[in-house]
Amino acid sequence: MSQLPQQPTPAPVPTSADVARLAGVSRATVSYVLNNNTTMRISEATRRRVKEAARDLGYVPHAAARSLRAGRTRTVLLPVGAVPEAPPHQQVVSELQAGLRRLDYTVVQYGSGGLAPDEAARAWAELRPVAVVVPPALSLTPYGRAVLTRSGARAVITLGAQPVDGAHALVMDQREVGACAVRHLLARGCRRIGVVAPADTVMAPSAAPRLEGARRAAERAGAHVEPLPLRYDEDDAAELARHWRRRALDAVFTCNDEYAMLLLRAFQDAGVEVPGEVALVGADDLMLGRLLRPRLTTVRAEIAPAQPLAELIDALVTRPGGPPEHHDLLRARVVPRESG
Amino acid sequence: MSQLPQQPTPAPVPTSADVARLAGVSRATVSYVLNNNTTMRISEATRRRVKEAARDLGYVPHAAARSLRAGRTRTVLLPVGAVPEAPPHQQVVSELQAGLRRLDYTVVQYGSGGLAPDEAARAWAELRPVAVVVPPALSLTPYGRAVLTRSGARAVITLGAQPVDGAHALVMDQREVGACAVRHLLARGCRRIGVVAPADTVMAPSAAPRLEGARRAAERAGAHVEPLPLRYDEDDAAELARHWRRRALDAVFTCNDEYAMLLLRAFQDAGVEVPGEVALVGADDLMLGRLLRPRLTTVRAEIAPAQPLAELIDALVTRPGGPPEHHDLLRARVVPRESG
DNA sequence: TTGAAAGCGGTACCAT
DNA sequence: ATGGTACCGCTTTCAA
Repeated sequence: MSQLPQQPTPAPVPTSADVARLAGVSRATVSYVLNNNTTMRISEATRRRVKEAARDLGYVPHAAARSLRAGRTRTVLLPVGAVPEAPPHQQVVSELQAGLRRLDYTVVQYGSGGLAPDEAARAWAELRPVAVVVPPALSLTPYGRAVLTRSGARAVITLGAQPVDGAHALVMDQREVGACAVRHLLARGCRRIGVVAPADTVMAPSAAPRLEGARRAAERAGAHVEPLPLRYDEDDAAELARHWRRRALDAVFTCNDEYAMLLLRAFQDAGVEVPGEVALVGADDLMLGRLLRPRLTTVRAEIAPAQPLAELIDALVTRPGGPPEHHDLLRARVVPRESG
Repeated sequence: MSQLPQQPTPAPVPTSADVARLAGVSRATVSYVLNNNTTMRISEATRRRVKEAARDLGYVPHAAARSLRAGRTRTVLLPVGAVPEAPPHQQVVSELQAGLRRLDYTVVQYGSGGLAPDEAARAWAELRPVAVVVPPALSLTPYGRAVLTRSGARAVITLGAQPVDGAHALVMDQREVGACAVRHLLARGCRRIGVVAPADTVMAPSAAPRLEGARRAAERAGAHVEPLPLRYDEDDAAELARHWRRRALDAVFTCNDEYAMLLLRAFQDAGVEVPGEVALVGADDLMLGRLLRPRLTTVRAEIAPAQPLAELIDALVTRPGGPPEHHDLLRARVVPRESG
């Protein structure tokens, strides 16, 4: 079609007025037709003319103008931080997106890396979202919550481990994963448990709470938990394995199966026997755990389906009010195999 | 603060008019002050009063109103499909986001799963983005490109393997990964090469082009490529390994290191020797490849840094025109280890 | 059945 | 130095 190189003055963007002019009707009529507004009766002939004109011009309505006029949006904002979230969260986002789309919301992920929490909240509020879902890696202050509410957000939801004053919380508490692993190891008689906490940025968001959960579960039973910082790096793992015996630990929980594999390999190279000398438990139930020898015992975090979450958001939007609710989206379960 | 349960009539969202009233000035003055507009000279006292009023009211400007007035946005739209993109793309997105933020663009990821390509393009156009970056998994038709351009998008960029008529293309051609693997295997004397192409949805986006690239490279050399469909599943891998010898292949390229691990384990359980009987090459250079025995030879896809991409977008936005450019973002390189 | 016009919130021109 | 006001594109009464 338009083979011409772009003009220095680009063709103006067609508006509903242009459509009206081309179809020989008023802007009001254009609006009625294109929105299938049934309260007004428009003749079939006019309908056709308007639609044709819109198509010919390549007319697309201006979302900002529309929502400005309407006084509200159907935008659900999902801020995203600089580093990607843990996989279970990704899955929630993906399902949530689909569920909200079905309910006719517009889901927008908004890059907010590098902003201070309150700045970020203001930036989100500028978009006048009807709901905001804050991921675990980003923080929302009570002030931020207030700004969003005052700017018209009918649902403010956090997905982190700890709820924010006044916001609804859908807790994905990764601490339960660590706690679950430790309880399993305690049941098997382990008393001195190392927890591999990656220093890595990518893994950090889920690792820190998992370590925390492990620690608390151990404390409650009077057992010992020792944090083992480890880079995702063969040399670092070999180093850890080399001086293993002097730590006198009888079990390790790695916050992730991939770290478990790394450590398992290092143990094997160093002659430390798994599970004989040390029990090993990973997390996330990745396929690779099944392929290792010994097969890897792991903790699987199961996420509640996100469709109800989408419906909760919709309910909050249509009927706001009621006290903040807290739900737990995550349930942890041990998948026992051979390593521990 | 507002401990009261939400009123049936929620407090109205404060506007610049409210700020003006509270500060005892006009809306114009409010605008000047809050935008640090230097062309107008505003007394320091007034400035302070306005800022204070804005803070007290929790005023946040309305992005839609602003861009409506301005006639343009600084929104760069990154549509996202239903299934997540391959990791290298994720990285590009993440860097791109940071780069564009530095250039003062607003990056918005817009969930577009389940829409037909042309519908999707219209939905994108409604947001009047100044630039659109279409990921590999989504398709853009020439019509879609035209709609976006007509609605004011100054840069339309595709990241897929094949360029779209009239759009700028930043090619991330995964075919090169497959071709690279095959060339390596050919150089080592292999002539009958199996290519594991996951039936899985998650891996499919990058796997299909990788298979395609492998095929073409083999054809050129008169070698044979045999696609090996494989689910990410131990039983399926065992099945493949059990009847391995009758296929008489001397090499396998798996479109991903994880599949390579799966297959390697199956080979070992079935007594097929790697690399003695069959050479094995993976892709993506995951850490686990280094941990396998034999260590996994792999193809690493290196992505050009995204900062220049952000700058390209900025250049296209500020000075549109010029013919569509094509850049290649991906370079593949073999990391030779022990498996093939 | 259709059209004229007000107004959503913010910006920028032109007065004062 | 500040205020009045037109206008961006769209929807929605109200009148014809």
